[in-house]
Amino acid sequence: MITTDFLRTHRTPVLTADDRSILENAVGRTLKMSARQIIVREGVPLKQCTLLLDGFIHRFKDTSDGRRQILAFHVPGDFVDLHSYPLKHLEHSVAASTDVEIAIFPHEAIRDITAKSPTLTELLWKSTLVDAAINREWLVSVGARSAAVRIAHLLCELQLRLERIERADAGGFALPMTQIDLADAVGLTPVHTNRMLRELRERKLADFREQYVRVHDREGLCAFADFDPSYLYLD
Amino acid sequence: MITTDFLRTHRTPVLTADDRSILENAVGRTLKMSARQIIVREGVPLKQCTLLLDGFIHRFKDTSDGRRQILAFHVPGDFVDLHSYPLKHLEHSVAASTDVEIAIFPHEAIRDITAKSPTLTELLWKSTLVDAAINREWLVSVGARSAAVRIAHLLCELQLRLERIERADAGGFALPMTQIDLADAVGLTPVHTNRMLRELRERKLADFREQYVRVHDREGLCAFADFDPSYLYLD
DNA sequence: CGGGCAATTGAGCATATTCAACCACAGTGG
DNA sequence: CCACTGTGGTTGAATATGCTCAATTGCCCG
Repeated sequence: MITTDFLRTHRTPVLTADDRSILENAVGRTLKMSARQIIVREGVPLKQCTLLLDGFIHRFKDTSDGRRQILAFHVPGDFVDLHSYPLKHLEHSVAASTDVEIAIFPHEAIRDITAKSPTLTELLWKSTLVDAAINREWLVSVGARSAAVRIAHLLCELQLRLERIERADAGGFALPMTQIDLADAVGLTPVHTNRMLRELRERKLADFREQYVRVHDREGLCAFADFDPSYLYLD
Repeated sequence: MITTDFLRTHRTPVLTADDRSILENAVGRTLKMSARQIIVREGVPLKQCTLLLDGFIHRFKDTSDGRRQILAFHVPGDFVDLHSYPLKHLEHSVAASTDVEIAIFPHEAIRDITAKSPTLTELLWKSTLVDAAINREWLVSVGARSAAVRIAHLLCELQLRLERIERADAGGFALPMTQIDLADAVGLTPVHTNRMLRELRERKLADFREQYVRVHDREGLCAFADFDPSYLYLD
């Protein structure tokens, strides 16, 4: 099923068979895109939403002086631009981090869902709000946590989000991005990000090498990161 | 009308008289609270939402090492915790910055709205997403803009948001908070915030004194702040 | 009058940035 | 086949930005 990972990620409310099929039937088509392609461009009117099926996607915004802030990393099961349904266009861009497979949900299909099923409507709404909660947690990280802690926190988050969809095990997970991407996400320079990764390695907490995060001491990492997963609303 | 400022803030979609009255009738009761009172405590199950009618409210989260990150400032017309309807509880707290007047919308009343009016449902959903867009813009500020620019950006945002509800004029606006609050919002220490405010004053852009922001050179301030208001979705 | 809070300033320090160099590796073209 | 090029990772040294600590002022309020 197209929506399997989405339902793994959001375990509540539990859906009836009816609702599950309404959701599944809202899928327009699926397609593949290659790494670094822009999926949604800032400001462009949208008529569809995108569910990520496989690969990684990130959302970002550039400032006038040439810096880039990554706003979100998306894993399979995430709607990457569901907020375009009420908002009609986005104030940031969305791009494929890796080669990806995505499913398209036309806005009309979403409108249909809202007409047919209050439960599904609430679930979709909720998913956009969990996304916002992650935005806020990143704001806390960048605004109030030190460089090393910030990075550790992000690794904890990704580990948990990937576990839900069975893309991680206790030992670690594939993270197909560069230190530059990581740096743009946590608001640091690539050079400093590199040094902080070394610190995490030297503390024997985690190790990011060859697109793979090896978590050596999960409890220690979470403690070091000041990590409290309640913002992910796993329930 | 209770919802006047909310409708001023969100000009689209334009509502029918029917929808306007459905929304207005969803109000349970209004009440006053005094400055610094906690309105919503992190993690507590919620059965109602809060619309701010008068005064200022902020949302915040504390880290384990005692730092506080302010996540949002709310002005009259903002729902401060509408996201509690789909999420059931919040991962952060909400507090009155000043003496405030608020209106309570029971979750049942919101559910009623979603049953009766798709247009209103979408409007409410949209309002939670504009809130999220502001979170993201703050993330860009804290992650990618320098201290002085960050503060200037926040002032530009507040000016615009307050103008929509006729709480600001071209010369400036009342901002009833301390430099400490400002510092916690932009991820700086109060000391450094103070110095950056001095810089804005010396550049003859804006001046924050006695709970009032005087904007001396609005165009210059916006330019200095790298301010693009599209994230507010004013339309 | 005294106590507490906010604003302000100075001095020294810590954290993160910038600039620069170097290595490894993959892809490209001669 | 091998030089050439571009990208990402790594490290060092100098610099800048923002933090900490400390002290002073003004003001409101009990």
